Amino acid sequence: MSEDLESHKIMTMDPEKRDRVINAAMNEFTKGYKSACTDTIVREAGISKGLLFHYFGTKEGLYGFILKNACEMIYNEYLSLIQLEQSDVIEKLWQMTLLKMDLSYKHPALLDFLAKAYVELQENPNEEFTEYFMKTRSIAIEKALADIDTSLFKEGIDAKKAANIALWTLNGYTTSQINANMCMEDYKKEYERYLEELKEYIDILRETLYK
Amino acid sequence: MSEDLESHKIMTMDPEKRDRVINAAMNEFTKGYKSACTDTIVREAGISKGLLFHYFGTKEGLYGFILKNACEMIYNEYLSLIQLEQSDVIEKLWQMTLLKMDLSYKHPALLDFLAKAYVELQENPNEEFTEYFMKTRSIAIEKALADIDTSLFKEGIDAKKAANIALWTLNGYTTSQINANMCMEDYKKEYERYLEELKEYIDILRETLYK
Amino acid sequence: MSEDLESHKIMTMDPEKRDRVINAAMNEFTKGYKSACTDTIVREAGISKGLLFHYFGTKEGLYGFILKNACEMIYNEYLSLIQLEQSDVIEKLWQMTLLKMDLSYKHPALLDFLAKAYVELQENPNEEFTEYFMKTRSIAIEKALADIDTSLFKEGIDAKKAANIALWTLNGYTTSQINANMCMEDYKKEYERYLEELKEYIDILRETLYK
Amino acid sequence: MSEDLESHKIMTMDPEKRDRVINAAMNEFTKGYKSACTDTIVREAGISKGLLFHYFGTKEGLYGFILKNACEMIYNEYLSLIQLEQSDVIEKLWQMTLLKMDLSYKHPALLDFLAKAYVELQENPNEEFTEYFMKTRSIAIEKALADIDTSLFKEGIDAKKAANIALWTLNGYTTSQINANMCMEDYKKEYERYLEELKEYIDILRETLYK
DNA sequence: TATGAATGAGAGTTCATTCAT
DNA sequence: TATGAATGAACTCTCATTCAT
Repeated sequence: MSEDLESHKIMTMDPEKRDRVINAAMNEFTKGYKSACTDTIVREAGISKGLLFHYFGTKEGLYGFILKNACEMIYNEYLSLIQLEQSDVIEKLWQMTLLKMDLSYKHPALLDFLAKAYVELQENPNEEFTEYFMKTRSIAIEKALADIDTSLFKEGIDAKKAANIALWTLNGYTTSQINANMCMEDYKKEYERYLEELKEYIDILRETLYK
Repeated sequence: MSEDLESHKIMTMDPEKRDRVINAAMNEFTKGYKSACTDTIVREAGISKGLLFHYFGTKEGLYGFILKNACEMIYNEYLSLIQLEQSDVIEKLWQMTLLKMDLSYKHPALLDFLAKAYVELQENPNEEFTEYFMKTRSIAIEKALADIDTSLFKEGIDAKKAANIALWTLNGYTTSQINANMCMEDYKKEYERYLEELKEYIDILRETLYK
Repeated sequence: MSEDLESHKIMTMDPEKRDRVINAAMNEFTKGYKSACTDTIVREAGISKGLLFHYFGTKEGLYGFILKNACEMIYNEYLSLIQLEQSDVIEKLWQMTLLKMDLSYKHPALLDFLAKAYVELQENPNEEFTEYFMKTRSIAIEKALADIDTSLFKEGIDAKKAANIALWTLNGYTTSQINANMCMEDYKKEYERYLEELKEYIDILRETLYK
Repeated sequence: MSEDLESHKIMTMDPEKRDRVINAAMNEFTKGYKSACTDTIVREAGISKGLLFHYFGTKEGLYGFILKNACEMIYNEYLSLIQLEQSDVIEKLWQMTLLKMDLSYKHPALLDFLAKAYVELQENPNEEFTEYFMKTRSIAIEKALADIDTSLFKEGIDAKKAANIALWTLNGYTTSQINANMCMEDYKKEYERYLEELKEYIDILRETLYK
């Protein structure tokens, strides 16, 4: 999954500088591809315009790299950490949510960038990027719903559907909270309350969907 | 809620042509404000560049009109049709989902446009537009969760949270389907299967959350 | 000097409306040819865009008509009133100044328009307009300096030069006053003081240049 | 009076190229702000459109710079050279006229540009530009009429008015000549005759106004 | 005559991309 | 590698002019 990136010209760049470029670019691309401005990126990264294009060729090339890199990050710092052997799907989703919150905290722009990229790739399909992106995305769902213990669910309930309900509920809650507290500071302060409420949803899901 | 629009210069335009402009613009703005190109809009609408700017003054003026118009449409063709008196919240959400599917069918770009507008207004606040937009948006949730019969839910379950689970489940399913079938043709063919599966989710929700 | 104008299409227009067009156009063209906007002219004149172009063909055609008409006005209401037989050149210049002030009062935009036209014709020569314009302009000077009684001047002073000094002094004073009081209201209030001071300059000129 | 200009982005441009831009722009703006076309400016200056806007941001920004620069030039190459201590006002005006002719020769568009700017700022006031402009303009008159030796004038003549007569006469002659010879080549050839005639006017003024 | 909606060439402005240094 | 001045195609917006009614 990573040859592409490892062999990229930019890997010869000073790592500290490279990180500045990647962060600046990911932040800026969170605005959307068209709205992102390469001037802002080089300013934030503290490099020259020429250097950016020396390494990435075009804006699209930069976007592709940032997208692949984001997929890579989400794989390394999220997907690979999911416990496949956990067969209690609600427990697994709970743990995935915690991992995601961690990820959000460490890389504030990452999930927003990927969400935006997802929407834009639907509108402006680019085969190469889309493929890369989708591969990563579908893994998350697959992992969540793989090898689940269907015997935990109440009789007569389709386990796959029940698992989806749990998935969408957790996503729904997370999304609704992000919308409500846009500021990072608030987010940190509210973290405790947030976790607690999330837990209450987990409890309801367990109570209603499980035996 | 509508004087603003009724008194807009464009209301003097031939209705059939006006619709072409509104549709072309809404479609194009679904790409996002920056990415949308007025050349494309006038080409799709079959009018000249000058005429577009004669009626809307600036690209932003056009965007504002399209946004208000979309809010108006969603109010007239969705929000105002929600049965407030329905106290069975799952039933109400089911009906809302049907109404939304209808809306999606009649105005394929409308919901996408508004979703994009929502994201962009958070990033690029414009007081006038935001206010207009939010007024409409919050009504939907309020209507869904207003005056619900909490006695229908199982003992010991927070009714508000349970209603949210139902809401997010229906949204989650809808979103997952839209993602899967991007093409309108497929959508129409799959409509029956889609409704049926949705009904199955409704049944699970009823079974698990209600007494 | 007037066949051109008398035979112009616009002469078939209702005179009251025609005057509105001419005034509106002259006012607007005082801004300069490029800055003048035909939309403003038709709005001020209370006619439609189509009608304006029906009568004048192009903006340039309108400009040409307005210019010729202004020349005509200045001839009829100023140049033709100059007393050729007055051989006391200072007296003649004094009377010309009075006539000019009258003209300014009756047609506030006329002199400004012609001054602007003069500058613009130098930059953007248009043979037809320039010829028309210059013919009128040079007449004023010629008339002022024609048949003057050189015996009135002190010995040893070139009469032509002395007359020029008088001419430029009166023009200089008038111009300096216009710059200082831009507003028409002030102009009217200050009229008395203005005339008196002008008279003082006349007295100095007489005292110093005449025997 | 000059920090504004010294710190302008354009000061980082190659001086030779900068001069081409300034000259091209001043020439073009002599037509008036609206009529001036940035395409012409970049063509004449031999630079690209993008570069012009990189340095000046907007057409108005360019105009402002050119205006301030012109004020600066007229200060450095004209106003600062006027001999304040010269109390013979006619002598002072004569020297000022010579300085002005020099200035006209070195920077043929400068005085025309400023004259046009003066008219346009009255019509379209822009506080920042106007202030800058007026500061420079009023200095010229003040300098001319400051500390003059009134004892030189004939008894019974208001010295201030007499000085104005001299000022307007010299301006009047200069203006009439500029009107007559629009072409630079002619101007050079006629320079001698021009100076001589001007001197004759000076002599008349001295003879008639002074004791 | 009279209208004003409609047109499109032209002007100002932005920004990804190049290239001499 | 690294720079940032320079480019020009693409985009938004304006306004003289036309034409169906």
